[in-house]
Amino acid sequence: MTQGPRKLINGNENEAVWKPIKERRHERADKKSAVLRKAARLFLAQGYNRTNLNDIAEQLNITKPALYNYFASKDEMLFECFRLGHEMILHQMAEIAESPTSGLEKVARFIRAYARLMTTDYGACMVRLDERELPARTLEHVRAFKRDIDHRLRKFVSGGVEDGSIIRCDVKLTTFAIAGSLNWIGHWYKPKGASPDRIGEEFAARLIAGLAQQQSKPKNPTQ
Amino acid sequence: MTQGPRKLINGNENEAVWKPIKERRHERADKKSAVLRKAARLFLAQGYNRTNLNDIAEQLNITKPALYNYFASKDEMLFECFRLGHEMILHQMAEIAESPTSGLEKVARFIRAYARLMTTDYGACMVRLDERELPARTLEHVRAFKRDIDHRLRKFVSGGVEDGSIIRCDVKLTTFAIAGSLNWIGHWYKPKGASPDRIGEEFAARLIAGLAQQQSKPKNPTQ
Amino acid sequence: MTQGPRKLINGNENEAVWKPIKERRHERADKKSAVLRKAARLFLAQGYNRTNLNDIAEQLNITKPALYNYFASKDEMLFECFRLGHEMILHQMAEIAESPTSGLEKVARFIRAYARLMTTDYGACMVRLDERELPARTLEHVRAFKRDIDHRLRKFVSGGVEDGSIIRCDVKLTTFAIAGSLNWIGHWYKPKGASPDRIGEEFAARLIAGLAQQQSKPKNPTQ
Amino acid sequence: MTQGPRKLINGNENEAVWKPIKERRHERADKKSAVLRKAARLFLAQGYNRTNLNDIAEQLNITKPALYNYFASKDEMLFECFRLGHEMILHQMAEIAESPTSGLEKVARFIRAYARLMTTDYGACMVRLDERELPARTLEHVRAFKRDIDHRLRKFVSGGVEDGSIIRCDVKLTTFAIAGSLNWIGHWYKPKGASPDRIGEEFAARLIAGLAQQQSKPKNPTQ
DNA sequence: GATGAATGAGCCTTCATTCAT
DNA sequence: TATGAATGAAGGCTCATTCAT
Repeated sequence: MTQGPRKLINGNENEAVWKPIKERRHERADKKSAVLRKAARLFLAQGYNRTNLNDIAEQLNITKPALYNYFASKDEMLFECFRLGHEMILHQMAEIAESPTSGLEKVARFIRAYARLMTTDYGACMVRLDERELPARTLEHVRAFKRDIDHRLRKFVSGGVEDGSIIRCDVKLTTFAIAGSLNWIGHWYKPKGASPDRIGEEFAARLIAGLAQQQSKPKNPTQ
Repeated sequence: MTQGPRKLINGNENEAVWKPIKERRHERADKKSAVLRKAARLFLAQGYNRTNLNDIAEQLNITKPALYNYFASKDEMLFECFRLGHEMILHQMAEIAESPTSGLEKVARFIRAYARLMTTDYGACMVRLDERELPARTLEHVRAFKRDIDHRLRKFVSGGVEDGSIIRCDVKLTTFAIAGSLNWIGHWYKPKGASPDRIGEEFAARLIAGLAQQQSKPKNPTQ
Repeated sequence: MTQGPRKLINGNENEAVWKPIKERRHERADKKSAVLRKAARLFLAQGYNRTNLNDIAEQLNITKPALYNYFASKDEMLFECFRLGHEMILHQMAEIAESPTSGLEKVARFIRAYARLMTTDYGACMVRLDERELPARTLEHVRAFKRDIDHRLRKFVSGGVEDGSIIRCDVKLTTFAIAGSLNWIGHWYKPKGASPDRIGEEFAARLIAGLAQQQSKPKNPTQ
Repeated sequence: MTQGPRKLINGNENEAVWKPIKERRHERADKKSAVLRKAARLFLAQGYNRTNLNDIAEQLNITKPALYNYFASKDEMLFECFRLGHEMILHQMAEIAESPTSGLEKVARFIRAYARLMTTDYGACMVRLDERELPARTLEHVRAFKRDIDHRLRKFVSGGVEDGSIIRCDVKLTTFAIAGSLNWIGHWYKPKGASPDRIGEEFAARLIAGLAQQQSKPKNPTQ
């Protein structure tokens, strides 16, 4: 609170003006991250509505209004969860898209990557939290995030159909089938069960089987 | 409400003394159903929390406290949504379980049936509403509902592994993969898109492909 | 609130850094007391049910939810009224119990003390508010408070019977007779009538007369 | 309401007009009494506020709106409880007032009579229910009832002081002391404890002792 | 940056009472 | 007379957010 005076007493003026500012920026970013992660975990554990700002603040050993130093509102925290989740997924999908492989292989890689993401906090937030809690403006952003992911996955699939690695199928429904399997991971995954990689492999095996062209289908299409 | 005409058509004036009582019972049951269906739809459309009793009452042209003639509390409505959803699913699964078919075929039938259910109000409620809104007592019931469904599906799968119609696989993960695909339908289904039956067929085709033993696998495993 | 002036008078500007914290604590305790006293008075004046939190808040120039900074619920306020009343009574009875006097004298002292307490807010709360408004948990506490007081008074009476200062009588009924007279004060007392001390003397005189052994009974035992 | 027609159709005109009317009047009065007694007991057992009309109706095997055939409102029931209580007390006091006895004896008789009344439903209602639940109009009536009783008792006491049977004392406080003891009975009396008569005797003995002039005071002043 | 205190808005629920039948 | 259904009014409580310090 009245740290100013104390700093004058204890501090070294040079450090007080320069270093701390950088440090503070780091500290500030770290704290913001800590707040968000705590929020994300509580949102997942209890639901967004049943998590109040006091819950979050208490677990961070600060008080409710202190949260407003880092986020302008509760729904901004929620939006950030979605944004980070989307960012992670997007990053993986972009990488896969650029790889010079068949559509089937892209889908397989996506499954493995996305399965792993579903076992992370922000990944799970993307599929378990309800964007309708957001105000109109940010709501639209999140919906765009989700459409974006969906479209990209559809592109993998339709690319596979075109390059012959994937059977002719209803791209939209197929995409939904894959996405549903994967999203569900966010609901049931628990650290003490099967490992994220294990889950990714198994899901890739199961889901790819229904897509691969017979002739090109190895016994285990994910190897 | 518009019973008058119907009474004139069907009714016998002599029965007038008795019938009203029966009719009232029907009316009451009908009204309760109407309340619940409206509640379910609003819960799905806006989320449970963002739906207040006024919303429900207004759309029914009654006032908020009138709802308490039919349900003791808001969360009782929510529980009933889950209960009806579970009831429908259970009914289908029981029928499938009794059929003298291979495990693979049971899974295929389940996929078609469950896909259809996901396109109904109470079916979607089962997977889209959050049971954690419920008080402890009924929360446990709903969790038991969900475990029950999960166990039954696992039995279909493990039965198929045992009878040789399904490849050796991680039963738990496989069940999750199937359930996830299907549950997701409740989130994206819209009446103007693909028909429930169409969805069921496509999903059966895709999901079964990864399970069927090669030799026994026809081109379209669900025929 | 009007601490400003007082601070100017009493305070030392140097202490300003520390004192506010202490002062705030005091303020907080003071405010809590003020809330409770206002609540107690309204409960007495209008009855617990007919007093709503708005009534209390308005008279304190705050808003209804601000009350929740000090009490977790309306019934917690009620319980505190009972608790403080009990505390005051208990304190007096404990002191009397320790005094090296006859049972009769203890009863006489109790009458005077209790009569005075009945003319205070929390004292009157003990006998005029209905503990059945409380939830099960705290209800039992209050009933224990009341049983406690009753038992202690019975002990004074039975002690007097044993030490010969009080005639043989039905201890239970006698205790009820005394307690009833005294409790009733809480219902009729008004500041502009007889003074608390006056009431205590008169009641002691009247009530003791029926208890004292003849030989030891002065004409007016309270003079 | 629109029974007229049906009566014309089904009824026998003679019976319908004469006998049933008397019978119905009796029935009606009986039912009204039953309603009131049930209400009184619930008011005492749970408090007026916590007793809702459903509670009363249920215990009578009728429905809530049926109560409105007998009483215009809930507070009319409450008022009737007070009125009956007052009536009973008044009746006894009037009888005592007319008896050619000393003031002391009148007080003694009053104590015995009132103690008994406190063990009855409507007697207890007089002292345990809160007249402030009533609307302004009837509230004033009940307050008048209570003042009336108070005045009459004061008259007994002051009469006794004048006729020399009672010591000089503060008539008002003395009356309060007696009334308080007696009213309290309504709060603690239970059928399985001391009998009403027993209580009356004991209370008369205790309370009279402090009033009787020494010379005229027999060992047991109430004989 | 951080805090204690306060607020406004909103929501579920209760209940006496009314009304058509 | 009696009932099922509905209503208006009110009350306790929660919580994100603001503000002075």
